Amino acid sequence: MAFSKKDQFHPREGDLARYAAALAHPARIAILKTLAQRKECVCGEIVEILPLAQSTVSQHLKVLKQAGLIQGDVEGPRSCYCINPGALERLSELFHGLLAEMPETKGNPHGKRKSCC
Amino acid sequence: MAFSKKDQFHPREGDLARYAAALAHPARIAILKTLAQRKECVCGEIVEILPLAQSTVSQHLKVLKQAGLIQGDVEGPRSCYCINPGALERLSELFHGLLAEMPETKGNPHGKRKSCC
DNA sequence: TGAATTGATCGTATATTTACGATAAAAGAA
DNA sequence: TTCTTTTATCGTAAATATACGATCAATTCA
Repeated sequence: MAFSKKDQFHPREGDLARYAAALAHPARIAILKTLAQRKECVCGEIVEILPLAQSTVSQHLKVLKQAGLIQGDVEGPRSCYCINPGALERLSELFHGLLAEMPETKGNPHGKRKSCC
Repeated sequence: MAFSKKDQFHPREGDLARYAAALAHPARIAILKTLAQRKECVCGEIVEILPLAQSTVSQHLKVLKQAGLIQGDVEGPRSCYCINPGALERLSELFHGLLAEMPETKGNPHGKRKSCC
């Protein structure tokens, strides 16, 4: 891949794709759920919950932070993370914008169409 | 990465992560929108719209198909793709399940918190 | 039949992601 | 000050993703 072409699309598609990439690993979804559940949101707690090494968890936290979905504060020797509700709202907005363009599904719930054309 | 640990999480998190991975490239979002807009859904049309080579578009279509978000039928010499509404519904369900666990955002719209803890 | 069209797949190059251990940096405790 | 705790970062290895041209297989057209 000489160079990426991700910039050559509409900004909304790029933004949604970036959020989607941040959610594209179950560990990061688990981190978001953990941050939502707990008031305490210290990195070490997440490390205990997930089946991953500390450095790997730190890397996932960085991905979520760079996507804007979480933010982190230094609290003495430890780092305290929390969800950024504004980003989730923006993500929700982008996702619903996509869904709104999709075909109705009421007539064929949970099933695939027989054919396309 | 000696081996992936994606399987060591809850199935719902794995499923949502897989859908998110399929949406994690703006080209694939553009493809979904195109399929939604047009009745005709032939591969060649998508190639004309996107700034990508035919083989690359075919690769993206394969990713979307393997994620279940689209399906494809052979139509003579061409391939006709369409959206799979059932998968979109499942994705929507999983995403809303995640959102439902997230903190309320009404009090702080579009803004970041001052701090976490 | 032979030529053209269509799209999947192969091969390849490069970039990014995932995972870990080791280490460094910062702050608190002794 | 020194030791401990905590977490980010570095280095590394392997896997996966992205992009392209070339080619192959299937079908249609002449």
